[in-house]
Amino acid sequence: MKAVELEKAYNPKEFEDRIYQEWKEKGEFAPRKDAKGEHFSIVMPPPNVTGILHMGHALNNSLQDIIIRYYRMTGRPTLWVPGTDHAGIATQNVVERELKKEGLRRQDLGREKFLERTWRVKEKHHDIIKRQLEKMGCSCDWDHERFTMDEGLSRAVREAFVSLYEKGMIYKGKYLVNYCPKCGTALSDDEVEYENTPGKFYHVKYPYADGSGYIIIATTRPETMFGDTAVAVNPDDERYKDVVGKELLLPLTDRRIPIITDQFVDKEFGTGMVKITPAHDPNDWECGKRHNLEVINILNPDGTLNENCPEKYRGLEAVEARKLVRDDLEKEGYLVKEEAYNHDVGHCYRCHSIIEPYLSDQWFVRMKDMARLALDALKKGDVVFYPKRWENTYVHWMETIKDWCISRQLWWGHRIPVWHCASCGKEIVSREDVTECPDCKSKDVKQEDDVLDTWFSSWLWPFSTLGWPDKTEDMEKFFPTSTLVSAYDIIFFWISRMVMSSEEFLSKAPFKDIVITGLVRDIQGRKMSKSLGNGIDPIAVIDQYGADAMKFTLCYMAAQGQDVLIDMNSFKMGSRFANKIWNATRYLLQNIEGRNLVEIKEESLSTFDKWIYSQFNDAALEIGKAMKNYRFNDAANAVYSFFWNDFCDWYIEESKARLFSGSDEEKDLVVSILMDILEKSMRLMHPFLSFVTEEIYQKLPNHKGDVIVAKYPEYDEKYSYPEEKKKVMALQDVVKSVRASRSSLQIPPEKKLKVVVRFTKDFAASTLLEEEKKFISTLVGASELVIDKDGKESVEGALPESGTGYECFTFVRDAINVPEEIKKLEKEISKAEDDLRKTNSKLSNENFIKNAKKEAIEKEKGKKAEFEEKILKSKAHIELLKRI
RNA sequence: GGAGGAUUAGCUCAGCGGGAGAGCGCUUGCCUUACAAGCAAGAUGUCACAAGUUCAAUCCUUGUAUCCUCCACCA
Repeated sequence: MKAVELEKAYNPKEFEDRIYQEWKEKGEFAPRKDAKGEHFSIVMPPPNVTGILHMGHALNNSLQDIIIRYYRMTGRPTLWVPGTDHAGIATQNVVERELKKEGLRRQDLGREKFLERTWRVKEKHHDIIKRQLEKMGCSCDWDHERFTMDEGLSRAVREAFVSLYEKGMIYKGKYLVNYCPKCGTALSDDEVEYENTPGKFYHVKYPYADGSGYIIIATTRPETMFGDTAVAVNPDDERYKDVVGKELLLPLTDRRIPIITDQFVDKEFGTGMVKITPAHDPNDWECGKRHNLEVINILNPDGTLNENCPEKYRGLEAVEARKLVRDDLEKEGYLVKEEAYNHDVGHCYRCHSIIEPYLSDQWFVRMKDMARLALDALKKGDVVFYPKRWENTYVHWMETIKDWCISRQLWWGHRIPVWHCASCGKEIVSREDVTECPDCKSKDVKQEDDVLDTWFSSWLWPFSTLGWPDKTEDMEKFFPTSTLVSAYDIIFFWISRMVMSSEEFLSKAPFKDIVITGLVRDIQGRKMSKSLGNGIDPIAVIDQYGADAMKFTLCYMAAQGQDVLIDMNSFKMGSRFANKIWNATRYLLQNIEGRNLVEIKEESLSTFDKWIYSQFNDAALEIGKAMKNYRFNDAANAVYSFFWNDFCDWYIEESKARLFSGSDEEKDLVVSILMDILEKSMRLMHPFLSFVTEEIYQKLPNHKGDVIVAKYPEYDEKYSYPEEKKKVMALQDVVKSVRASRSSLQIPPEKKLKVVVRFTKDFAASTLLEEEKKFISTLVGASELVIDKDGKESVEGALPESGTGYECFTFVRDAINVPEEIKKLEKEISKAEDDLRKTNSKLSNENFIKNAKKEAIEKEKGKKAEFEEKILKSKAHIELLKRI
């Protein structure tokens, strides 16, 4: 074979983009035709087309990529569906912000022009997102890419809407909804974020209409008083028993309102008297319905006070109006007092403005029945959360579910498929566009202006992307999907609703395993956000360290749904590992010059050969288990320690002796084994470090095809060599302890010492090659290394060390610092005596002997013997030292 | 008010009923026929606190403290 030259430095930029293009061109991401077994499919949580991907996306997609690559390599039919979400409010906001800079409003453009422009913005962002996913190395099938507003998905949305409507599960009505004046639209309850905000608690006099005095109410929002239609007290409140039914004169107006009773009033809170504003407070709204109160809306859609308020306040925003009302109340002597008061105020999750409860016509979906289906799916085990604790969150949400407000007063989105006939007033709900009234045949039909909540398309994602409502081949082959990977912040918005829709429309759970990842935070544990400026751009990470480094690092840190705290330096970890892989390969490929690959027969394997195969086998087993349980950090750990600690630090080092001084035959065998392990390692590591393993794989003399579709290594009993494993572990301990002794005794490396090793009986049978002995000998700096099989070698005057499976003796007499060594030994003795005391107390404990597992007792006895021996030996050693 | 999580080396975090771990950082020595982005050795821990269960607790139970997240309520 010819040597293969690798670039001196690991430089991912050289090959990452190129390899991605090659994979794409070869169609490696598409489901394989020769795949066998149960399908494995994932739908990518669609990123919003508003922005660029952040670290959270990087984590999420890295894990999905690892999973899908792993299953692809196991030979199962796999599909990873990518796509993007139109993100109604967010995207519309982006475009409106742009317009604002040009001094325009969306109304100036008109619906059609505005949408054209939004599509262009969508295209732009979509392209950026796609490029980012490609840079990360995501092996999703781009031929299956979908967008929540593309034709097929729009059809799915209509199908879902109409079908729910026909079942009576969609209704329209005037309701008090969360309304964002800035975005100009209603929001669902889940889209409101409550924040503790400093405010004032105003105590205000409301005089009796008959002039006989006044009562005092307490409020944080005096400006809403123009919408008051009653004042309520608790029916059991003795203080106000006599005033119930009396009329009050609403200050600053000439309206009269009654005093009523309602259970919801808390006697202890404030003055025990509450102003009731049905149009602007959810509790008051309910109360108003109970008492048939008049509902007075005092706000315009833009959040300013409307014509139902006295003229001087009209057109003011709530916060400004509040100040003015407060001043006026004070001027007129109604304001009793005001106190500082912090309370939770709802904010828009998109633009962060204060949410107003607002009375308007909206569409709703009845959720109770679907929630029951979704709960059953969990109970039956059709969906399983990893980690399990998120099931509580899911259950709680399902059990306390409220109807879902699905209409949004936006232009960007799926327009509600409902038409109204101007002639006969018929409401037409249709899967197809309507141009004529089916009843009166009038052409004067008009579609609803509002669009649907973005999540109304996202909740269909696992099947709409596969072609539903049609019975497609993809649905047949890949539905239900296997695993969903998502962060915990959208369990309500998205995950729960997908289970509901899938159960409702397909009577099946949309996926089996739900993997909940943590959030990516900065090193201080803060959420990454634009305003803090603490975000890390995945592309910047890739530029600096490479996509493999990013993916591996995230995987290594993604433990059990815990939040991931990182900064730019964190990625050095993955980068160093990729570099290590590169350099190990570079070295190995330099040394295949003139060698031949030969058949590797079991009988010709040495102790270290068997050991490395065994370690590889263990790693494959460990990774398989970890992947099955979505324990990504465990998998990454297994990969890392196998390749670096076992293969590089021990096996390659050991092989050098054989590689540089053996016979041609021996050299061929060693190279063959090295290449075999290297080739297998690339397959083992490919899901975690995809680019560097592919780049290397292509250069290996024994590679077949592309590693991306190569067979994933599996645990194989035949490669399990427990004896050799124990033996090499013992040797490693010998090396460590001799080195440690040398170090603590300050014996310089160039000072060669004789070392005698005795294995305990278990390993006496298997022999070490001369080269293996030579290797160990070099590591410990031995002038002579004696493997003392029958214990006949004299160890008189040597420093004894012992550990599991071995004893070793180092002849250190010449180079030793006696007093210090004695001190050290005395310390060891006292520690061993402590340990022995503990062990003895256990062994003399009747209960322990009675109840403990046999192995535990045996182990304890072993420990006792070990400690006793240690003490004896150390004492003997001290004696020895004293004689020197 | 309800639920959940966290508390382990200087930092970021794994582990989890029977002898305290990784990465980074730190100290020391090494350019050992790939890798100084490396190799080797080393130091640092009442595993938050208290009680209980157990033959045995960092791990299980209960309580306490501190921090975080979510949900609900808030005139």
